[in-house]
Amino acid sequence: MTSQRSLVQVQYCPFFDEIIVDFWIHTERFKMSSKKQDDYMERMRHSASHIMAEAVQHLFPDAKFGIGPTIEDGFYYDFELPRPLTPEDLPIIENEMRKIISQNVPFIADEMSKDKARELFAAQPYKLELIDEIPDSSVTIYKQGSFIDLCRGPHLASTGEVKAFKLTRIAGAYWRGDEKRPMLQRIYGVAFESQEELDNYFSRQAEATKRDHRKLGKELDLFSIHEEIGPGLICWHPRGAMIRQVIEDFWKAEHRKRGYDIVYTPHIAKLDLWKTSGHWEFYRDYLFSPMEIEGQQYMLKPMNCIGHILIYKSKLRSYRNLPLRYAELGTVYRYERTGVLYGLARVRGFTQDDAHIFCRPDQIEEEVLEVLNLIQFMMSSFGFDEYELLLSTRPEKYAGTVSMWEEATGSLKHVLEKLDLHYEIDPGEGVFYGPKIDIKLKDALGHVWQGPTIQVDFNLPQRFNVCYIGEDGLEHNVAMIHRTVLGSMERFLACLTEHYGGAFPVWLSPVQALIIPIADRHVSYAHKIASSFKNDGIRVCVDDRSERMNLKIREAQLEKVPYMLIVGDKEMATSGVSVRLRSGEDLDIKAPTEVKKRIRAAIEARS
RNA sequence: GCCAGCGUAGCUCAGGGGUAGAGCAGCGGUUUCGUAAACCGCCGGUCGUCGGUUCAAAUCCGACCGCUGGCUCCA
Repeated sequence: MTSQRSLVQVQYCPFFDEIIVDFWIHTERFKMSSKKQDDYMERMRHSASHIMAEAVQHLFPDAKFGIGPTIEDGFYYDFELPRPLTPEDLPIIENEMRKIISQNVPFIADEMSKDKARELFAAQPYKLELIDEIPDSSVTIYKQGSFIDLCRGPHLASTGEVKAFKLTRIAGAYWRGDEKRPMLQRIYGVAFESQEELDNYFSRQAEATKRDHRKLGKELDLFSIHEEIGPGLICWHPRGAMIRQVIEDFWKAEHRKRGYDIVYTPHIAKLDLWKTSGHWEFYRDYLFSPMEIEGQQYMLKPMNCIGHILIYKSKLRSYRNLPLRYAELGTVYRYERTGVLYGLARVRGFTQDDAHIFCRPDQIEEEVLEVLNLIQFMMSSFGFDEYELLLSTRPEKYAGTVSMWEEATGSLKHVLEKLDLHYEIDPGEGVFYGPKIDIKLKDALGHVWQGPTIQVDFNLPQRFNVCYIGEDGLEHNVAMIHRTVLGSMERFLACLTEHYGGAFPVWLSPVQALIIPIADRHVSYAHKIASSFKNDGIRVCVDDRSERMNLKIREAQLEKVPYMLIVGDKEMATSGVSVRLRSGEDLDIKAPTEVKKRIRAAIEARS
């Protein structure tokens, strides 16, 4: 998985525009930020950030200033302060900002030599560091009132033009994003052109919060995480497990159709294997500690590839056998630092929808093409219309030869172009063992998660001597492709839950239809209807509690059950059911066969 | 792992140096009802864990565990 550091730099660091431009001029990403250059909102948010910095300076005269760029919807500024900030500080800083805004002082730009700037910022170590890194001989500064900042601008004409803003949160942030450097205190704020837009922002946030899979997971009874079991370890409840089963069944059927062989491999293996594979050497920080069994060291598997390789190597393979595609819903365990765990999206134990394709080098391109087709099919089946494709190229440390990398990267690129897919290049972000194509999915709160991935591997075939006998009768190293089309079941369910806001399409809904008898005398009729629906393969339940219909409907709505089938005297008299959809729509009395047909059609259309 | 905040009943949350409260859920009744919450009663918590300060700690302090928001990381 790649970091987002590069993207962050482009969007977030106004002080380094020149450097960034040189470096990123050929990438798509630069366009994203350049579009914003003259944007009014950009200037306003950046100005708000300077006003916040001035307010902080008023309150903490000894403050040291880091950087204060704009971000989506707002801005932040990093400070070194004599004491930690608490949430109570935010309104105080906001008030100070309002004072500065009401004074309506102008932003004044100036240009000066770097030496002069060094004098000016003599007490500001972070600014001095920034000055040193600016390639030009002079720098620009911006001044409002008593506050002077090293800054390229542009800004608004004066502080009074900043209209609607709010400081949202405080956070620690390493200087220059480097773990080894001091942690500064970051204040985040949002700013808009009007109070109305600011209000809209907060109501959008509130809507997004409702889609949070961690919240919906509890409300819809999908999964739980227990302190007693351990952080990042998931218990799938019956409803979550139902969704997972449907996805897995669909996944397996689709893989069998496309020439994959489904396999199973053990969850633990001897440590020596992981030494041979290089995991022990390269990823020890992400592995659970080994365990000793009968004097032998064993380890929980962090990846599924080793098992698949050993299956491949269990007999001699001819070039005629290739490609071989081994697929497994393989559960892996990786030690993730506590601070990074996040609901189902970042966990310590997860099930990858993994497969390894063993092929001849000349088959890579076609195999990648087929995988991309499969990914597209899967994404569209689950309603993901928009996702980001990234092609990651050779990093500094790499296995294999430059020519192998170039050839494989070329193949990946060629396939992407052949399929006319829009993608971006992530330079140097490939895994050490080969180039890859990643697909990123966005969650409701705007986090970007790696989902599907296709990775070419030059490392393992060599380390494990994975070969086939070629036409020439000689052994050749096989080409190996790692790939997932969903990512992991856990992360995929997280994204899926947020994507649908918990209202899963009928084919995925744990309960597809809930039968609601109005009074106790309708219960046996309800069960009769239920069993006929069950016989037709529809997941149906009867709410046969002695409760009022209104309560049952309310609860079914909250559970987002797609079909509510109400049965009372009228329905019994006509042998029908009244259909209510979760949209609130009332379809009136229908014949059960008609309703079954309708639900079956929705299931088969995967809608 | 780092910075900040938080941790009170199954859930959502109030309270706060003198030994705990609401709504929902659960349980027991009553109600048998027509498209998003019927009514009455009962049960329920060593206030995350461990240690310290104090006559007295759920409340103050410390450590640890976990969660939240960021940072870093993410094969």
